[in-house]
Amino acid sequence: MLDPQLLRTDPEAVAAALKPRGYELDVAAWRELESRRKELQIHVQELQNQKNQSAKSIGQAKARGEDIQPLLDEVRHLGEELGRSESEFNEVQSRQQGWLLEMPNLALPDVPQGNDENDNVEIRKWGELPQFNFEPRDHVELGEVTGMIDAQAAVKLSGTRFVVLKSGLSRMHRALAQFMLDVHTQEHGYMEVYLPYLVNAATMTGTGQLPKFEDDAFATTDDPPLYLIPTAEVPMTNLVAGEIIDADDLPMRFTSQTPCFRREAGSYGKDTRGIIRQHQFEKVELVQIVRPENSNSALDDLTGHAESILQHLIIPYRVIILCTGDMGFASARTYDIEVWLPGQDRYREISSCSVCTDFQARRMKARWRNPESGKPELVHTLNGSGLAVGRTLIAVMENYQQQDGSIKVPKVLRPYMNGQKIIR
RNA sequence: GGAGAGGUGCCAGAGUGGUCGAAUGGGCUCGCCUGGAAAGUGAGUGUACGGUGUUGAGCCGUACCGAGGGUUCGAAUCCCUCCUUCUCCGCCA
Repeated sequence: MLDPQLLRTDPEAVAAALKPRGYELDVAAWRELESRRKELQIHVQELQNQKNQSAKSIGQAKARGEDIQPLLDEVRHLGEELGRSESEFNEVQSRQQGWLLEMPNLALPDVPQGNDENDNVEIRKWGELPQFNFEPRDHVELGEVTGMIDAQAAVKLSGTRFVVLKSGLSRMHRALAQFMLDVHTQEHGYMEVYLPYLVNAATMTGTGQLPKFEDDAFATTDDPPLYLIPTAEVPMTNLVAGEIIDADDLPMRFTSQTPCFRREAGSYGKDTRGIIRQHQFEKVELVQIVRPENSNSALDDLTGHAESILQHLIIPYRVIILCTGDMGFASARTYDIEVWLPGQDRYREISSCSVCTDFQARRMKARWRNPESGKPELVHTLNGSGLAVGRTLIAVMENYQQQDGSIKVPKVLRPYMNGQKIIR
């Protein structure tokens, strides 16, 4: 959520900043709603004050044993008027709140302006592209050749955009997640957490999935419903919702492996081949809660932590910065890590690392006590995939494939696979 | 799922309709005392929002005692619904 104060004092500036993000703010309408709110709030508070005053004098009169009937007559009309004004005020306020909840975060100044992914800018590249003396297969073919990806079974069980992995591939999938968690906890100072996969609406609202993106999430039929997490970012960031954190406890670094559930509404026909885009996938997520002044460097750190996984695995990748039009709702700056897939002869997204400034913190009421002011102030939150396990598995398959379709096991994974060197 | 008991400020814990933002104790902050410290002692110590303002000192007001609704001139206190914690029973990994 944006700072309502800022929207109050300078809506034009907010509108201008929101425009490159593809959000048109109707400044005139906002202004009108805002002045209505102000008017009503003053009125309501004035009536409440009158109510309190007269209630007090009635109490005093009664204590003195006086006749309170005349006083009662005096305030009779107050309740009615107050009720009317209050409900009008609440209505205006909730409209304003609803509006605020659907406005995206402001991009930081250094984010490139643009409309879509074509305007993203490459920052750096790492690794050497693998050379094959045969035509490399993509992961779908490799899965078929080895029989370790069973798409048919998944369709039978659930439908499209699900997968069944078998044998060595399933094991490598597990090994990858374990390996990532170990790196982040042992080398980068993250605390591993185990999290709920079903969360309530408040939690989904805190990180920005609700109310605007309700259609993207799976929900239970309970009343009220619970939502299947689309990423561990949701429960993990909300760990600090409503908290006032000790300055000494910052920064906080959390990591967790969870399944992620996404309806992928609006991506019909996109990535239908293979297991790039699934309704369910595993991800190791990184979350940081930091002091505002540290959030920029924290994003560089966090992105580096995610990159280190691919460096350990020795798989080439590049880092790009997303332009204003391609960024996620809550993000103020996003770096995507794209991994090299020889079977597709291109880079594909494997991680997305974002700093959300105080956008999520304001929604969640996540604060820290700033020793300088002595007051609670909003924290900054960051999140990033470290990494998407399914896509990392694809990257290993395609980069480590051999002519017969078998796949070499990267050295760092072997300890997690009982020393196994090849899966086939 | 059934029965019972709770949810109050940083913590503990009073408060069963009126002057309660809330006693008391602890903690914390600042000061006194001390050579220094302990003990003792004095004062202070929530959040959000609105108004005003010499604009981030202050002053005035509103809301908040798990959440939401209701009764009342007036609710932390009464009623209803929900959430949640604990104990016992059932069930279960």
